[in-house]
Amino acid sequence: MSPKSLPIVNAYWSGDSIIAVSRTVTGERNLKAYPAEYTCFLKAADVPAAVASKLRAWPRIRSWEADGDWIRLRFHTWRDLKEATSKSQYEHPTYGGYESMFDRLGLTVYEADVYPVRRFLTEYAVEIQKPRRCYLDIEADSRVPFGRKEDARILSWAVVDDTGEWVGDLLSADTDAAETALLKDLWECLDQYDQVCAWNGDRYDFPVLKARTELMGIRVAFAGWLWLDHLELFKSMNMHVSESGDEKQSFALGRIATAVLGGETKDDLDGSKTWDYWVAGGEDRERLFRYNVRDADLLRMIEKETGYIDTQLVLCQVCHTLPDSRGGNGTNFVEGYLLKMGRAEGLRFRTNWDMDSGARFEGAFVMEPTRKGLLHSVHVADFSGMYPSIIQTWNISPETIRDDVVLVEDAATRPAYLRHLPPKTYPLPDDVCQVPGGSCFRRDTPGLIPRAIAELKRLRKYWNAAKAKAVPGTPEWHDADRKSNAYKVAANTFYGVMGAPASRFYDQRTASAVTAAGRWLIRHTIAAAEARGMSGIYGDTDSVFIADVTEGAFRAFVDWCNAELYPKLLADLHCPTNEIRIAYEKEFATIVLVGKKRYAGRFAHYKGTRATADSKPEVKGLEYKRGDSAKLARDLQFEVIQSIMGGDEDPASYEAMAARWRDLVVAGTLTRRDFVLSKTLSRDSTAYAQKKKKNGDDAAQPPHVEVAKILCARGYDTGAGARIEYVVVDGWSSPLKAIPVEDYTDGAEDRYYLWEQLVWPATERVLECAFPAVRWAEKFGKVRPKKATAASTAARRRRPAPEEQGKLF
DNA sequence: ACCTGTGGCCTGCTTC
DNA sequence: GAAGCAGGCCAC
Repeated sequence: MSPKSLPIVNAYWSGDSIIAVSRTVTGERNLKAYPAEYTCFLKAADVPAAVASKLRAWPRIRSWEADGDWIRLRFHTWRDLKEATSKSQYEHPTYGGYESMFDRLGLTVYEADVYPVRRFLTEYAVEIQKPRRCYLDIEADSRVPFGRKEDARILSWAVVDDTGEWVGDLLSADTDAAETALLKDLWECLDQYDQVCAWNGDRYDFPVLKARTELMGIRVAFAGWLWLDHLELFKSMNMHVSESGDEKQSFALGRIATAVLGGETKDDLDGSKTWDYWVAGGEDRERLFRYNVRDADLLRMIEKETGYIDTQLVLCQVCHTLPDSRGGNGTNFVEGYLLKMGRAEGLRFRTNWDMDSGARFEGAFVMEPTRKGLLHSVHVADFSGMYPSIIQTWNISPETIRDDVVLVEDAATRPAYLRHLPPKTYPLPDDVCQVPGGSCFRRDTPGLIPRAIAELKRLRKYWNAAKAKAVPGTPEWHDADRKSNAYKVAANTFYGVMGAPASRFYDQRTASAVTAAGRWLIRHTIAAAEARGMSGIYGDTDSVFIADVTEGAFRAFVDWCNAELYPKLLADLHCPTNEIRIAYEKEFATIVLVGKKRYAGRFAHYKGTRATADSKPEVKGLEYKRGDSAKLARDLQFEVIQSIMGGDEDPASYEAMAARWRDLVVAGTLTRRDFVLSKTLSRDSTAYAQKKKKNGDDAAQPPHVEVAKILCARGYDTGAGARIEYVVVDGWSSPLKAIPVEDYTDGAEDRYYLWEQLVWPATERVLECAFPAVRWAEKFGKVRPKKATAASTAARRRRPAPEEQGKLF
């Protein structure tokens, strides 16, 4: 390999070549072929001479070459490599299972499953260039149901680039010849670009484009472009940023564009009638086209506002991964980073053809709140980058683990049932550090993962400094900001990847050591606070919520933890370094602590900066934050939270508020968006397990799945990831009855169900906890008249008699 | 060419 | 009405 860097925008596997795509100085697309390598590694020391000569003569092996401590084996084809190294070739003589040829020889092969493109990216000094990016949207024949989307003729396309320039075309006639011409124009246009972004592209635009192109007999190297689903990327980066559930209810482009861009809204053309617009011709057809161009342009504006695609690009550049839909995937980019690092250091990693599902391991400590309800002056401290800093501090890495050291408590503290066993190694050996409740790790040689994290943190610091020097909002500032963020994301992902069975770096012992250390740190911190007269009232993973302390005393406590407590504790465990830091993050002037992972609070200060009267409350876990709650539920809950945070602690106010909302929900004027529910299918609508009831009937599936089955029959997209919107029309029967939102007609909703199940409980829990003296459930929980059928109550709602209205409650 | 992790709350369905 | 399970989404 040449040490000279190899700038590329893309690379793909074609035949027996890897095609590296780059751009010449004049902007021409430049393709260069490199031989695809079907490679695996053996540890040289593992291979006896006799076996070596036998292997070298094996016709499937193309070459055999020494590479440091390793032997690099190249096969003729990917299939040869896979067959020789995966466990499916030979039935094991004694225990029935299967084994590979190398298993038979008693040899372990390394990195055999590394995909040829990844091999290329690892072995060559590739540098991912900024791709020429465009935003694509296509409109296809709306008469064809989603399930057969590949059969839909493409009616128009639009491509927009970052400068706002756009190109597009309309189908001239309903013929294959016209569609072929349309598509050829599109591909000619795409040739100027490397990365194609489309909203929901992986589920719609890309497969449709591919299928239509093939059907029309146009030959295109589809892999030559980086296909990026902008929607999926947006979700992965935006979900935890969203304030309220409103932003999570729908990911339709128009809705997201409105949320992100404010006033900018999508054209109000009915996307399910594209064919009608096209066939009508004239102005209607032009309108379809404008709508198409507008959608593509919305992607550009969303990216301009969020910079998510640019952020992903930086992450990919750091991790030597291609910036397409898969590029931002955790296992993928961590693998890209570590394989590269391993190659530079002469380390090769295990083969991971068959990823067996690993056992679950114990995770974080979540403390049951010792006080619930309306509290004041609660201070929160949290560990900065807890898991990465633990990995560094204990030198946690698959190759640094010392499983031979098993520590057993000393005789005095050992539980009685273990006293008959001899302690294995105690005290702690000098060359080892210990994770209490976890494994031991060597302390002499820094591990691969800790070094990777150290490097990523160093770079993050560098870009943070660059950001601080730049003028906020300038391109330099955004660039530094994205780089800093990308390094943080990368560092934080290592823990998850170590715990992921699908990853070749999976090692449950290391992942569970990380969480064990976390549990131990947070417990020690809370105990130390309590020992100093404070009250630990809650904590989750890396945070502690402390009451009965002043701001100054708490700040002093946090400083003491960093200066004295952790250094001492960690030295006792022989940690080679100490990266553990806790920070005083905020004080809640008021907090309603409803339960684990559910609270709402008003800041007194955040990192020392005083909150102002109009500072928004921080809400966690409550229905307000959820995209699958009813809008009315979110609105009422938020009104209550706002009011409590505003200082109104008089229960009577909330009784009035509850009564007002109850009347609105049961008998007021509402629109469907107030009560429509929206849930994602986690799998295809047909793939949910169909249980049988005891009497042999099919059991009902969850409401959104039942609705999805109806939509599926109508030809809608009900695959995994599809969002199902529905309205409950009868919540009294079991199972309840729900209809697709498109079937909704005024008055069909079950208002009693809406109040009793969807809206009130969410707020009741908050009020119950803030004002326990009031009998909330009794006062407001029940609105459905006894023995009323949904039909009769619906009838009454349409023409409510005044005396009946009065008697409802 | 599916694939970062665990803890936790809440809802709906069925059974007891 | 409680218990057990599946499913979804959220906190870290």
